[in-house]
Amino acid sequence: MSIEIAITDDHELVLEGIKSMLQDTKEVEVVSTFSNAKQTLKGLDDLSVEVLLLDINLPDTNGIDLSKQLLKKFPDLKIIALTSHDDASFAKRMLKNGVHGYLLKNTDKIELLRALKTVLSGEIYLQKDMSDRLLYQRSKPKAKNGLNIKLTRREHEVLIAISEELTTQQISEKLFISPKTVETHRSNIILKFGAKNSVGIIKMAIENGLL
Amino acid sequence: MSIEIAITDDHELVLEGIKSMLQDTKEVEVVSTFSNAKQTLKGLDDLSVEVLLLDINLPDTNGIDLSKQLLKKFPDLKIIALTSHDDASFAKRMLKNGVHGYLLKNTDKIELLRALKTVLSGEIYLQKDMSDRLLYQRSKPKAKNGLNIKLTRREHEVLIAISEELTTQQISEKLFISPKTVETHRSNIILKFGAKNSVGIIKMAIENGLL
DNA sequence: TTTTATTTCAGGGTATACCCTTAAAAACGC
DNA sequence: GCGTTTTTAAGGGTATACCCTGAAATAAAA
Repeated sequence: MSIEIAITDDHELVLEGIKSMLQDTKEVEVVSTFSNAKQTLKGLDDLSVEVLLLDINLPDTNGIDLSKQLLKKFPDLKIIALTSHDDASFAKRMLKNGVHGYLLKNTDKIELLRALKTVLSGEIYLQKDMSDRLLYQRSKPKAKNGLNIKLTRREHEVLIAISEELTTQQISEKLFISPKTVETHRSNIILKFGAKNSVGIIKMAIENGLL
Repeated sequence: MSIEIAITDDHELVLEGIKSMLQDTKEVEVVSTFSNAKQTLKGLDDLSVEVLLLDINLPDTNGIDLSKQLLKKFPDLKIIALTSHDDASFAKRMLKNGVHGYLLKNTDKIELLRALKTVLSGEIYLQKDMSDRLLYQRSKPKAKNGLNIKLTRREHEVLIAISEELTTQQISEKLFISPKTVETHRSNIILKFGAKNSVGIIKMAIENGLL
């Protein structure tokens, strides 16, 4: 009896790559592949998939929302997030949302199998260096000044609003706070990111998968 | 005698996917794979590779610069750009820089083989819908107001400078023009992109591979 | 050569972003 | 309960971004 898994990725090559990695392994069987969020939500209904390898950067949604929906619909499903960017803080957010594993796309066969077995046993799987970084509580020195970049909940909301091209005034109305408070948050984000202005923090946010 | 190709991609899965697609084809042989720009430049020296499948989003450089360098060093090499984003204007820039083909990562085996044969015959290969869009001279309606997003040389320079978090004053000094001129350019970029401010144009620029 | 697009720059604005400091609630962690 | 972090917000600025109009000098394309 082999493990039945499915893969969601919008790149045919990645699907092909994983299938290729697993084809001569009897322990795992890829029963279905999807290329977007909608397909995945619908397609898993008729299958008895145990693990889903889920690409985070899908065209029609973001990984966090989709994994939330999936876990609500299929509580027993194990999800391993597949991604390109090895950002500890992003991984953390995914794990907080119930995802069972976080795997970089430059993984190899051995690691892939280990990840599958780990999540099936009910444990959380993290790549070696990623778990280290989570433990040491320090993400890669991405900020220019080497400072920790850990945004608070409110700062993150302001960041999102800035990325929506809203003005200070509009953000204050959206979040029901004073414009002065918005300015404080923005200044703090700029400080944390080592940026010079809003353009800088948007670049950082996109690079680090925060948007 | 089969076609000897190499692949550069920082994702093991993609490498594996392409190799898998080509393994039962005698016409093509993958003689080497690389995961970054430096490796590629060095590694191709000792090989007689005819075609390189090159990922555009490498960690240590951008695709345009690398393909320029490669073509300078290996004038007979055929390069097929591999990418995730199907942007006509970006493809156009790549082709202008001497790249021989532009292939999305959600390609399949048949198309991959066709692309390889096409570039080897000295022709340019473009995916079906991409060539259509280039012909019709209209890129996907990505700007919010549906306008064409084609920046002039100078506008592009200003855009880069804005993305470097420079102020109007600093940009004017960098480009040896009046601050007023910089403002004009920025306004025009905002207009063309349908953005509301600099944050908006940076987002657009990143999404469209202009940065 | 004549049209068309690009680059340049100005006056004269208003709105917005950003800086520095200070500080009081509120929520969180232990 | 007590230290810590977060969230809130103020005063009082200066610098910068962005808007509108108009226009001349180049450069490129037809």
